[in-house]
Amino acid sequence: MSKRTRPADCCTTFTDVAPLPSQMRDRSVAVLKALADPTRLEMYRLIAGQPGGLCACDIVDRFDLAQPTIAHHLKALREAGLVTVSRSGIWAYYAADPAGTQLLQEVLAALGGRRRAAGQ
Amino acid sequence: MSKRTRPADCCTTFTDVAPLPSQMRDRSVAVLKALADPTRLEMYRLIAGQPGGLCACDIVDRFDLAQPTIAHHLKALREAGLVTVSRSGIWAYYAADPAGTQLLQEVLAALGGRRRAAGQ
DNA sequence: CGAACGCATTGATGGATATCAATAGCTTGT
DNA sequence: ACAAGCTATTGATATCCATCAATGCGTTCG
Repeated sequence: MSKRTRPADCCTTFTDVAPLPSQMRDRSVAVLKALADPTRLEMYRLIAGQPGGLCACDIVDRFDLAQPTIAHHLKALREAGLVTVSRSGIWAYYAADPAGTQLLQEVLAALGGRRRAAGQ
Repeated sequence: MSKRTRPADCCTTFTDVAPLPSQMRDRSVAVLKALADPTRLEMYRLIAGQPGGLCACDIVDRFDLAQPTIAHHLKALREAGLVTVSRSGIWAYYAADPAGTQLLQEVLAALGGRRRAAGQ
């Protein structure tokens, strides 16, 4: 708590912002953290850009990283709920998870959506 | 490059996804990373929820963290271009940076824009 | 001026994470 | 069955980061 008396125009219109429910907050942070890495960001864009899925080997080809590193990042995207994997024999197909994509839209929309006339 | 012959239905509709320009990619990662922390996410929500700005002391009151930690997070949000600070005497007023919220929208578009009928 | 105060920076520390080499678990072709 | 190949896991390492205590820098009040 401040001890000095504030200037007259300090925080005249304070708006209370309720914190996110902890579950929603944690899920949002998880999704954001999953994408807050250049490799995973491009990975997700590549996967989400495919009408169908694509197999992990194509992802490995696409990045200049060792295969275990790719697998590590794919796991991170999976655990964030952004992509799903379906295995067929030795091949692993990755695809964007609609639920994760929707959560992402909601998170970012909720942040940028505060479009009140900020005038002044 | 894979050595095995793939199953017939593997990646039949591969869509080429151009990587983001490095500048756009780095800026996106910076913004996502800034928000990929529970404290900073709530901080940004609080700041962006104010019609005008609010002073740093109110932010310190709001979180159960030491003052230097708050200052550290505010600096991160600043450097990501998400918030601006304007000082008046000893008081620091933080407000959402419109350019940052616009960048958020662009990131969102770059991620979700590939909205082709995913229906198989 | 000098003390008190708001905010930022520095230094230190424990925990997370990105990366690769080595390896393991399955599956397929021979 | 056996070898080869695709993917995931483990272990090790270097780096990054969140946090706090201590301190510094302006500013304001008395």
